Amino acid sequence: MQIDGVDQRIIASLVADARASYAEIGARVSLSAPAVKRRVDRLRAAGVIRGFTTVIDPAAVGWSTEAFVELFCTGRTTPAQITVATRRHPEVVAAYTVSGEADALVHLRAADIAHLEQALERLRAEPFVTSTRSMIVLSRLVDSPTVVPAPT
Amino acid sequence: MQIDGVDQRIIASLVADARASYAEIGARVSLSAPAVKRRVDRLRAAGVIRGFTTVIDPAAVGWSTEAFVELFCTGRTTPAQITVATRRHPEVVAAYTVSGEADALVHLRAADIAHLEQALERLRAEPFVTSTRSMIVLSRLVDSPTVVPAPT
DNA sequence: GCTGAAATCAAGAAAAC
DNA sequence: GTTTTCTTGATTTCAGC
Repeated sequence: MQIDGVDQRIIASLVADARASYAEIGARVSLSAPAVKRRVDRLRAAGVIRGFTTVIDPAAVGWSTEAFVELFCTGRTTPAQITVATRRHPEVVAAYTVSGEADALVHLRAADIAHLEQALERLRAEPFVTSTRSMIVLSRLVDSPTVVPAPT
Repeated sequence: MQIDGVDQRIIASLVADARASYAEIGARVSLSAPAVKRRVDRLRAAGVIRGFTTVIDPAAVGWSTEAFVELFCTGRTTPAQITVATRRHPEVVAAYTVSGEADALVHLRAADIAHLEQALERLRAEPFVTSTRSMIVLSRLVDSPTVVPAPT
């Protein structure tokens, strides 16, 4: 799909504030509110905009312990296997296949260390996991929403 | 701040769809629209709700190459130093101090491998960085928004 | 404290152009 | 793309639990 500079500026506005009104966004990009709505509808239909969500303070809802776990898997493990296995665990925030020593990197979030340990044990019990290496998050230094490069 | 089960269900609704109307959320949690708005305002003021954002398909916007980089730093490096250094680079999506071998973990997003390499070189040029270990993301398997535990 | 109801005002949706 | 119109939701005020 074709995205022009105006679309990128609309996206940047929505990333900064998903509840901004169409008129408000229109004022920023020099467009009328209906024109903005049509572009947003088009971007949603095309899958560029996947949805609108809310940024929560993880500590406030109780799950404040995070870790990144490198997974080392058996030779014949497929990404699909890792996907279905990790999706089963509610503590998995994100998972990626990666280059380097490890086969996958899993981002975990749990209530506390005990909960994290329990989630990790469940992960390690997956049949294709040969070993893991964990990095427990001590503090979050930077956390930006999706980067939207400036229109050129 | 005190968060009850109704607050958690409101938060869950807003994480699922930040543009849901107060009446719509109210129907889910059995509350009137003004009551929902008052709770949302309170949660925002308390910092539990940090903001509303939009989930973008990173590929559509052009920055589709990702990597996780472990930073190994000199002995006297403070988290604050890492914070200011990583914030300077627009490619840094997130950064954490971690336990384990590495001192910090940096999540990078760039347009392509060349761009990623360039960002990595800039990171490695920071005076406190002694070495790095990179994991380039091959594919994203799981990507969930902030977990909101179910009210008990 | 909290809530719901009603009135006012702004925003969204769908025409016409 | 804009402007107009109509409908819907947001927001304030006020009274009741």
